[in-house]
Amino acid sequence: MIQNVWKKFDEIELSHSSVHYLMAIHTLVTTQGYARSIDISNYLGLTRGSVSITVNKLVAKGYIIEDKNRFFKLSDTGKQLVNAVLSKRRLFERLLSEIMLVNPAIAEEDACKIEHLVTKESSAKILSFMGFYLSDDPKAIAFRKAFSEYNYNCTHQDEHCDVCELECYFAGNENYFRQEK
Amino acid sequence: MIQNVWKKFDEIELSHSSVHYLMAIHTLVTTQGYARSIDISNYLGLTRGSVSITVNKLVAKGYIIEDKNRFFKLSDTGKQLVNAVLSKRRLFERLLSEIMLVNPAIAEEDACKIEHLVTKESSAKILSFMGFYLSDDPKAIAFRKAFSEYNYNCTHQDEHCDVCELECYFAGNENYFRQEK
DNA sequence: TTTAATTGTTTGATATATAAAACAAAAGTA
DNA sequence: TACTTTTGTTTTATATATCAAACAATTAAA
Repeated sequence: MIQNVWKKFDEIELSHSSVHYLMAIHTLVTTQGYARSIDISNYLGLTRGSVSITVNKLVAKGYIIEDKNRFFKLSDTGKQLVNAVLSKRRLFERLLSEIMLVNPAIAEEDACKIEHLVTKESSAKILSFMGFYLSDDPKAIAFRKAFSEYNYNCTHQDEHCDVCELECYFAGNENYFRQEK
Repeated sequence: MIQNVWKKFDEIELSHSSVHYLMAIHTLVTTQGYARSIDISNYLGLTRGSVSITVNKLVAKGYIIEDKNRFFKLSDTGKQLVNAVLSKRRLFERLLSEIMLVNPAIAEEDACKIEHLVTKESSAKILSFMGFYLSDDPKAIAFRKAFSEYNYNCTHQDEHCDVCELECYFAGNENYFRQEK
């Protein structure tokens, strides 16, 4: 089972790199109204040559549309993909920063690394959880308040830990749990 | 900012692939007591040639130690890396399955895809959250009970959504939120 | 011990993603 | 229009990760 799951990493529809070409076009079109090859190069910090090759492949694959003046925009497929990735990024960023209380910069970084890898199933469940967690339900309000006053401390010596199973990767790293306020 | 974060994906200490060679050795040594090149090939489903090349690189980099009979084991560095990755995998698997109520098979799959990418910072905060969430604190107990009876429904038409910001990737996918019991 | 099977390495090939540099085409300027 | 700059493409090269097949070495079996 697990032996085979890790390869799925590479079976993702598009590579991490290609997804970011699409994201770049989305951002450029949204912010400056258009996206030429050179704009993508500058935005992603890649050479014109590299961008030319990859963008043309993505045009061939139907994710990007090129007009007669060589301006690019996303196809419907491309838009769908970008919307999915952006939704997941936003979701994870908020999960980490607003609920887990991770430093926002780290939350953003981690969300960006995993955004295109996480399934829709997990994402939807997280959305559902957040829906309740952030709601006005008294149980949610009470929990949030209690958690904000809580400080986990995994000394994790001999006694059993509620959360970990094996040797604790975090033992002796109490500072990692502290909430900077 | 974000433009540059995505490249960090490739700045991870070892590639996803290499990490899994180390994980394979860990598993093989743990379960059958030793790990030869052929065992790694069989376990990962790769050819002997590919394994030979990559394992020798990882030996050169100091993650793996080879004895005179060509049996492999992890160096201390290798063990540390594997422990970190396993801890994160376990953590995410539990976060998704036990807290977000994601189907366990999907939780495992997603955890396996992101295990080596997530920072220690985020992981520690998740551990902290889980420590409280799964505790005997009455607020936690009350929340868990209430959430297990909750069913999110993102109709997300015109009105504002508590959770999403832009166009909802999940709108019209109510079935994704349903908890199979 | 000689042969056969298994295991490990090397080589040649493919695919992706990149850079650098040469080249071509388009756009802007004098 | 002619020249210059900018933009895009192509080519050559590098790095990773893989396979298949040839080859070598080790191990097991007859």
